[in-house]
Amino acid sequence: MLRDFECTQESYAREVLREKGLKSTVQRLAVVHVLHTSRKSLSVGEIHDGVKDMLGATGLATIYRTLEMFEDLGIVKRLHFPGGGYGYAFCQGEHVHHMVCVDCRGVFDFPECPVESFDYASVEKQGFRVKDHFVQLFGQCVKCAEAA
Amino acid sequence: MLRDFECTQESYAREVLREKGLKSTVQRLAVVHVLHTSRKSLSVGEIHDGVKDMLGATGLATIYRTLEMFEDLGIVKRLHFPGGGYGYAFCQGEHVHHMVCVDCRGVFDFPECPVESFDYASVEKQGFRVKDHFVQLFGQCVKCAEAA
DNA sequence: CGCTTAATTGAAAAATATTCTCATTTAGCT
DNA sequence: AGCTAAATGAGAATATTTTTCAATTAAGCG
Repeated sequence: MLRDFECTQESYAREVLREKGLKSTVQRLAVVHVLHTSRKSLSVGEIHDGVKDMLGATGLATIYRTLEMFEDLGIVKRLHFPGGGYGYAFCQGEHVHHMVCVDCRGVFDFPECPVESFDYASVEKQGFRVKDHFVQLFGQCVKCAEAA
Repeated sequence: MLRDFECTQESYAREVLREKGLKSTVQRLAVVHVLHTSRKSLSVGEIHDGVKDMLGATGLATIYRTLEMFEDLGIVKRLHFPGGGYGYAFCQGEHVHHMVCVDCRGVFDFPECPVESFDYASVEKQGFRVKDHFVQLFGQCVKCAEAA
């Protein structure tokens, strides 16, 4: 049951929490740690398991609460999979997109925004005002490509 | 209880189903009709309600089964909302992206693909092979902008 | 440090959502 | 009209998510 896990990502989360006047609880930092070290998109259950490995018994509700809050804070991003279902990935900074390996669910940052430079003229002509976007790329990572 | 609802979209669905050797049941066509006429993203429950209005008692499981199948067939697309939750939208053709009005959940087609022309070189250099993408725009439609 | 207080957690119940099962029905052929 | 595999309905079984509230804890302060 690991308890000493402070690193850049945890400090980052601490900082964001403090700015908002929220508490940096062990549970919250453990969620960051689990997500960050896995470098994969994890389901709520997997995150719960990971946190339990670190801290022992932990309420599932806390995990749900933490993830919802982290998503609002931009610490975490909810990703969706082709066959349905979703997972969370650690995410430092608001505007990062992700590539997800469909085999291992590994998550890779994609800092350039493919949509940013796009000209919405044709759409906005219809009166629709674009305010935000969600972009997620699917594919295969090196390891899984080699394994196949 | 409306039963006579054949139009372009239903014919399209019929065609896709027939090609795959699947049956065009009243329930399936009703799902198409409900989704298409609403022009909004609807939850499973809303679709179920809509179908019940047309056909009377209908099993919820059928709605789930139909939506899953329709998504595979590209007749329908599952869209996700910022606060969590999702809905389905009618979708003629495989590669169409959508804009969703965050106020009314209205869905608007976005035929040009903002990602299509993007150069993945920087990513693929890392060995990740991009195979597909999910793009969804959020914003406000004319009606909701005027109402605000 | 030890106190204080508001925020957070845990545990279990409640509420929702989704999937499964299997007897009955129906669409799509002849 | 009759045949047959596919599809449906109804409800049970699961799974997932949210709520509740008493107990715990982080953070600021002296």
